Amino acid sequence: MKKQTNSLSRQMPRMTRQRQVILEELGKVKSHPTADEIYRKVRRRLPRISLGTVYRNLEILSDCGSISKLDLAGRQRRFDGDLTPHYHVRCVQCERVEDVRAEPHTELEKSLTDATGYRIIGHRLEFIGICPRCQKRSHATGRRAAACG
Amino acid sequence: MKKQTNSLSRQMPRMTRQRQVILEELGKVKSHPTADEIYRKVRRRLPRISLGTVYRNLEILSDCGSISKLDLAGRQRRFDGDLTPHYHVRCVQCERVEDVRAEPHTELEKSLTDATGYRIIGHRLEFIGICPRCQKRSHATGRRAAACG
DNA sequence: GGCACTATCAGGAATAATTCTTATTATGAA
DNA sequence: TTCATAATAAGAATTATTCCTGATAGTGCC
Repeated sequence: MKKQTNSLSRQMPRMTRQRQVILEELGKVKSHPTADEIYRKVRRRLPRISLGTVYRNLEILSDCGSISKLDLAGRQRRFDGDLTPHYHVRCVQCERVEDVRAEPHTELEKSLTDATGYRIIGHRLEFIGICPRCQKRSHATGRRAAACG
Repeated sequence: MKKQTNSLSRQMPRMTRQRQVILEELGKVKSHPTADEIYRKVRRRLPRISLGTVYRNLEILSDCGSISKLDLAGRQRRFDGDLTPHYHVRCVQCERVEDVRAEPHTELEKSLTDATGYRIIGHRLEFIGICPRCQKRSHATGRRAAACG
């Protein structure tokens, strides 16, 4: 048993001020902030909060289904207050992550069980691109090329 | 300028013994090993090699296009000796990553530029499932549910 | 209100993956 | 061989995250 075993949803426990503020701040943004970004936002209202508390509460809120913990590429975990299923675009230059509204392409999963032997339970589709802001900033700068992991 | 600026491919520099062995070991496997897994393999042939050397050379080999650095979900970076474009399946239980042979669904990218304002340069499609081995191991154990980041 | 019980907190230490630094060694050209 | 340069091993530093500890605060019961 390597981890604590709260695999699936738990009851929402006591709603503390810290928890409340984290939830509110996450609800305010359309972006998909990292724990650290949330920490910085929340600290404006609760200057004594610690980063550990932010991590713990994001974990708890995610476990009880109030927010979702994104499992995207990239070093840092990101969190999302929007629980409806959707895809994401990531800007290769500034690392910004935004939503893509599109109906899930469940048909992609169809033939895979046969092809791979895996029991397929989902998929993750992430687009890679350059956001409008970065397109403007770097006209001739010409950065990196595509990725298709 | 936050990083060294070897953005796009560089010339393949001197092929050292260490570099050679790393490349060979990566070519031998069909899996997508982490730097540490490669380190353990390579160390059987070059016991004095350091993990830093493995990281540095994986970076170099990836920069000059000899291997590809995968940008998948999950904490650890993975590397792939197979340069042909393909998708991946990840087992939620054992974290194994395997190939999915399928023609790239470039049609997914079509309408996105209009919808998002991003200049789309690629996409990443990752399937999530339970590998045959883990399916056997855990019949009634019933672990985690789907993810769709 | 006072008390026990527990969840949560802040702060900081611990861990894991990766990158960087430094002194040393190998390589190849002149 | 000599020299300049590139690459190495080892370990320190960094980054993101998790864990630990002692203090604090909320809750129900008297």
